Formats: sequence, C-alpha cells, structure tokens
Amino acid sequence: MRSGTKRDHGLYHDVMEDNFDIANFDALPSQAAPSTEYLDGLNEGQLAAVEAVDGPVLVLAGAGTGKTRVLITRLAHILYTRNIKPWEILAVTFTNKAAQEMRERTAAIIGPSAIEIKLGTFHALGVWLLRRHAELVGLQTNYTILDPDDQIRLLKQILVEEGVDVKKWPPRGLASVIDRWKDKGLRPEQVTSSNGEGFAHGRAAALYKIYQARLQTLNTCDFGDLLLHPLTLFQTHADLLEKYQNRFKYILVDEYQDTNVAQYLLLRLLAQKHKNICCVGDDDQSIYGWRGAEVGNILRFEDDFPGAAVVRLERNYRSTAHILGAASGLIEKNEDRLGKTLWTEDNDGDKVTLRGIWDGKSEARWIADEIETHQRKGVSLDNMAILVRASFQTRDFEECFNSAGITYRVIGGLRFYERREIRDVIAYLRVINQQNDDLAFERIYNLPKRGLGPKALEKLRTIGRDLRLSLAQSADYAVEHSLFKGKALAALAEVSKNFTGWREQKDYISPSELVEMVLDGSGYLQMWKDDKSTEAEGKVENLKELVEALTEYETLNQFLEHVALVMDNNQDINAEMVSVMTLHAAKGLEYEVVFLPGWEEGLFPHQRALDENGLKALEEERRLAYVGITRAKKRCYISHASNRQIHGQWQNSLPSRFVHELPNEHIVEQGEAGLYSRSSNEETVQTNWQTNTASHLSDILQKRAAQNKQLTDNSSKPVNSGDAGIGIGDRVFHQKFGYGRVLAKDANKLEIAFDKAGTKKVMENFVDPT
DNA sequence: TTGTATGGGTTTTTT
DNA sequence: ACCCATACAA
Repeated sequence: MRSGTKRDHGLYHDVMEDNFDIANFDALPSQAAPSTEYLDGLNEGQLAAVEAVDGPVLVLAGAGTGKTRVLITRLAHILYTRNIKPWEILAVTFTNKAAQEMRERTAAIIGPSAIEIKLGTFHALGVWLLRRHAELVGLQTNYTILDPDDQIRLLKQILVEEGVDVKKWPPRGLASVIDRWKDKGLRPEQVTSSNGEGFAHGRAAALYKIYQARLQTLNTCDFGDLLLHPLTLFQTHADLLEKYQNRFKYILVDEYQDTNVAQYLLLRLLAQKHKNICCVGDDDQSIYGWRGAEVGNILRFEDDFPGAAVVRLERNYRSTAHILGAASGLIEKNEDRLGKTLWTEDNDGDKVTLRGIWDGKSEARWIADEIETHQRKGVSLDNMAILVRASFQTRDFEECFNSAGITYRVIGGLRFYERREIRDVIAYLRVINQQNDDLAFERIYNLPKRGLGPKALEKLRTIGRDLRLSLAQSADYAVEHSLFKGKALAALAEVSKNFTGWREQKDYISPSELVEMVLDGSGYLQMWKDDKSTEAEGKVENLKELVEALTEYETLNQFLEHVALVMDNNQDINAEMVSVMTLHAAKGLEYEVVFLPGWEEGLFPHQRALDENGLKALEEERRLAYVGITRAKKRCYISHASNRQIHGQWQNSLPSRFVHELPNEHIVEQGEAGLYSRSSNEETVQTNWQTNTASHLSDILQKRAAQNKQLTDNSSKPVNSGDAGIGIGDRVFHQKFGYGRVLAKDANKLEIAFDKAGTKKVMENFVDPT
C-alpha cells in the first residue's frame, strides 16, 4: 500500500479511491475454507461482537478493550462465513490513520483482498460518492476541495460585499455557524435566521445561501459539503440510494460517538435495506462535540434499529490497574454518561505521577529527563508520547528536545501542505486543474511579483462579473482584447500564456513534471532562490520535496484531493521518535509511557470551551482527560505549571480541577519546593465547582493572589529572589532587559522603564530590586 | 505598486 | 507574540 520511497510524506494513495473499478471483476477468489484460528483469544464479549454478524449491533467498547481487534476480526468473520465480496462491505473510520491501520491489520488476516473493502473516513467516502455523481448536486466531476483557509477567505469576501462589518462579525464566526448547519445536514433552504445564532443580526441564513451559490460557481466543496452533498444525493435520488444500499451489504462504523447528524443520516440511509450495521463507540471518549458530534447517536441506536444487539466490552487489556483507576475516578465525575466499569487483570504497576512545576520550560525539561530515564531502561522513544490540550504547547517541547538531542515528531502540528510555499504551488495547480478556482488565482496572480496589484484584480473582477467568467478566464479575455496597458498587459499576457501552456500539457505529462514546469516557468522557484533570508533555503528544499512527493500520483486531481483530505507530515517512520500531539489527535492510540502536561485551569479545561458551552464543555474536557490517561499502558505522568507564557504574556495558573479529581490511591505526588502542592493546599479548589462553574472561577481569582505570594516568596527558580516588596519608583534589574525604574504596578505586573530596552510590562517575579 | 510602520485583535480541539 | 489591515512614503 505504501510505496517504498525513502522519504515518506504521508502522500500515499488512498486505496479507497481507486478500488471500485478493479473491484468489479472477480480477480481474487473469495476466501478459502476458513479455519477459526482468527477467533482465538477473543473474550466472551469480543466474540459476541464478532459473531453477531447479521442485523444491527451496537458495541459499547471502553478504552483499551480491543475494539479495533473486534472490528478487524469481524470483517474477517463476515468474509469467511457469508457469501460476500470484500467490496460489499463498507467500513468507516474518523481518521486516515485509523483507516490505514485497519486495512493493514485486516490484510494480515485475510490477505490482499483487504484492499477491496470499501474502507476509509466519512469524508473520503463522501469524496468518492461525489466524484461519481457530482453533476446531480450541481458540480462538475473535477470539483476541488476547499481547505479551511480558503473557506474563511471566501466568507470574508462575501461579508465585505454584503456590507457586514467583519470586525464585529468575523468570518470565522460565520464559518462555524455554517459548519454546524452542515454538520446537522441542513441545506440553505432548510435554515432560517432564527437558528442563525444572531450572527450579523440574523443574516447568517442569507449569507449561507450566497456562500453555497459561490461554492457552486467555483466548482468546489468545503469539508461539510463532502457529507452534505452525498446526503442530498440520497435524499433526492431514491434509485441511487437503492444502488448503494444494495452494494453495501455490511456496514461497520468506528468511533460512533463522534458522528454528527449528517453522518448519522447518511449511515441510516445506507443501512436501511440490509440493516447489517455495526457501530462501535464509547460515550466516555466523545470529544468532538464542538464539531457537531452527537453522543445522542449512540443512545438513539436502539430506537433506530429495533432489536439491535448491544454488546459491552469492559475488560481493559491496555493499562495497569493504577492508570485505569485514575482514569475511572476522573470520568466518574461526569453526570452525562451511560456508565461503564472497566476492569483489568493487569497488575497494579506504578501509580500515576503528579507533579507541579514552576513554568512551562521546566516542565518540558523535566519530561525530557524522564524520557531519557525510560530510554535508558530500554523503552523505545516510539513508545512514549506527550499529549497536550492545545497545539501551541508543543513549542516548549520542540525547543527542549532539540537542545537535549531527543528525536521527536509532532503529529498534526503544522502540516506540510500548510506551509506557505507549498500552498502557493498548490494554488497554481488548482488554477491549472480548474479555471474556475478564483481563490487560488487570487493567491498567485501576482506571485512572484509581476506588478499586478489590487487594481488589476478589481478590473479582472469587473470583466468577470460582466461576462460571467472566472478570474483566470477574464485574464485570458483581457489579454486577447488588450484591456490592460503597458507593463500590466505584458505581465498578464505572460500569466495567461503560461497557464494555457500548462493546461495543454497537464494530461500528457506526470504531475511531478508539471510542477517542475510550473516552478520554473512561473519564476516562483527563482523567487525563493533569490531570496536571501534564512528561511528561503528551507522553502526551496520543501519545493523539491513536493516534486518528489508528486511522483507518487498519477493525476493532478488525485493529488489535489489527497492534499485536502489526508496529507500529513509523518516523515521518517523508521527513526525512533517521541510523539508530541494534541489529545484529540491521540484518540485511538496507545503508548507505554504517556506524559500529560499543562493540567492547569484555563488551559485544561480550556477557558474558551467553558465560556462557550459551560457544563457540557466541562464534561467534554473531562472526557478528553480520560482519553489522555487511558492512552498509557505502563506509566502516566501528569503535570501542571504555575507560570506559563501565553500570547507572549506570562500568566500564572492554578492546577486544573481535574488534578483534584484524581483518586488519591492511584497517584503519587512529586512536589517542588515552594510550589503548589495538592496535599497541602487541598481546600483551595476543592469546592462544588461541579455544579457551579462561576463560583469555582471566583474562587480561583480569590486564591490566585494568595498563591502568587506564596510562589514568589519561596521559589528559587528563575531570575528572582525575595522581591515581594517592589514599589513604584524602585530601581530594579531584569536578566534580559537590564536596569530600569518602576513606573507603575498592577497586581504583580510591573511597568518598567528600562535604561536600554525601553518601557515594558514585566511580572514582578522576574525582576530583582537593586 | 511596493515596502515599511503602526495599531488592533487574537488562538482549542480537526475531517 | 504573531497576524492582519491600514496608512503613508518611495
């Protein structure tokens, strides 16, 4: 499946995309007489889940209970015991990673015919369906997928055109309103301003209509459309629906707790005929509510499919008893759950380590030390992971690991295709692939600089509006009729000529040859080569990698699709590396040793989530914590820092309420002198926050001052010592900024006029009196 | 038209 | 701290 190139860009072909055609001739015979070997070692519940092949089945599978194994074995079992071809099975997952793993492990049991199973993410399924029936929803078959960045850009254009104040009503806000509608399977004509969440005084519904129309003329889909269009397709074309219902005799769904309404409706339609649908999920691991996921889908399953078999998997094979105990103790605090009791026969193992630390940097250093200790004891770096709440937290670790010489990989950090130079080239490719792609055209019409500015663009826009042409077409037209003068005309003529040439070539040469032509012909590569800045070299390097990566694709369209859907930068799968990723990205994974840094109020649970969704969000955050802990097999470390730099500003914070919820018997505390300690300060946050967030927060505010004092008094850490009494007018010294005089004081923040560095705001802890 | 300076708003999590 | 939009100079 994966090609064997040395550098792996994660740009593998998704087999899902091309398997349909080969699937129609019977190349591979159905499986030989089965031995039931593959069923060996399953426990009672797992076996039940595997053997309940026909009819609806709901598997409630706790963390680490072997649900992936069940899914895979079930796939094999269906193929062995029913007269079914692999392509008559549909298996949907949430991530490409999960899909890939499932395919590999299935292939290990049933052999190469595994590639014929229709297996992939919901979105990949959507792309596939849409590619074949695009015209029925008003698209052309070579439609492109709009990435979130362009989605925002487009929405902003629309808002500006419609005279909406984008300062007050940010495009992001509209994007999320529209995304939520699409998550619910609602098309523009199905929404009213009343559910527009008050955006731009109830204009959201109208804006949604405009946006959708614009997408159609651009011949493009956003992520939501990849689900919404197929849904529309099935709702309006009964014959088509029936065709796919007939094809997919068995359906398997992973991570069912994270399906949104659109996905749920799609599944329900597809499964209606044969009703052989098996959904696997865990309500305690539902962490995508913010994206429209409905845990309710799990609860509703038995109503939708009467007579559904329900199987619970509660025996955990992954973690030690202490780790499981800590996780269970935490998740018990949630009101809104089906309730499950995981158990294990594993030994107790080590307790979960809890540590309070001075700041984010020392936290990273401490974790690096622990990693090295484990490494010396023989744990591979591959078996260790750091799971953070927000992606900015990865930075401290990257810096620390770089200087400590620990190899690491950031999963889902900034992806290869999100780099500017890559996006630029992709924009070129998009315009070649599809002249309608105005967003892409706008990105590169003056890149490298050709002396075409906003005025030229405006002119093209006008032409386009009058003649109903896209920007690229307008450019051609303008050149043909000499609508520009002098330099601008020459520049535009060059652009137009280039694109025409590339477009003529694109079907005759390989995508990587095409990109090379574009890079040279456009002067884009030269632009970076001429650039003397330090980063330019890396960009040239990346562009070379892109050309290399493209050799794995046969058509441009295929490449563009993968860029949008599956491309991530998991390079160098061979080297041993610690993984650093967000908690969300860690779902479904497991590691011997897991570090969970940053358990601080405001960061985890995240303040923003709490602000927006209150108690519901709190419970989701808690599930996230639960997911984090249950990733660990042998060792789990939780830490919280007292000080952290956020948006460049030092902030101090209290330990997360989740820290206090960890059951004593499963944790061991490591304190640092002078820092917050759970045992000594127990009463600090142990209040009834669970039912009353507000009182908890005010509680925190109250205690914060007291804690600061304690911190500054006792700490021996960074640059300060007993400096509690700095006042206005005092002379002070700061390690980085040197000497200065205090101008103003606000709580523990000082405004200081430094002799050399100018006036800055600094935390009191970081200066010494002179 | 391009380049630089300044000020304001901002960042959760992802297919 | 960073990204952005706007303003103004070249």
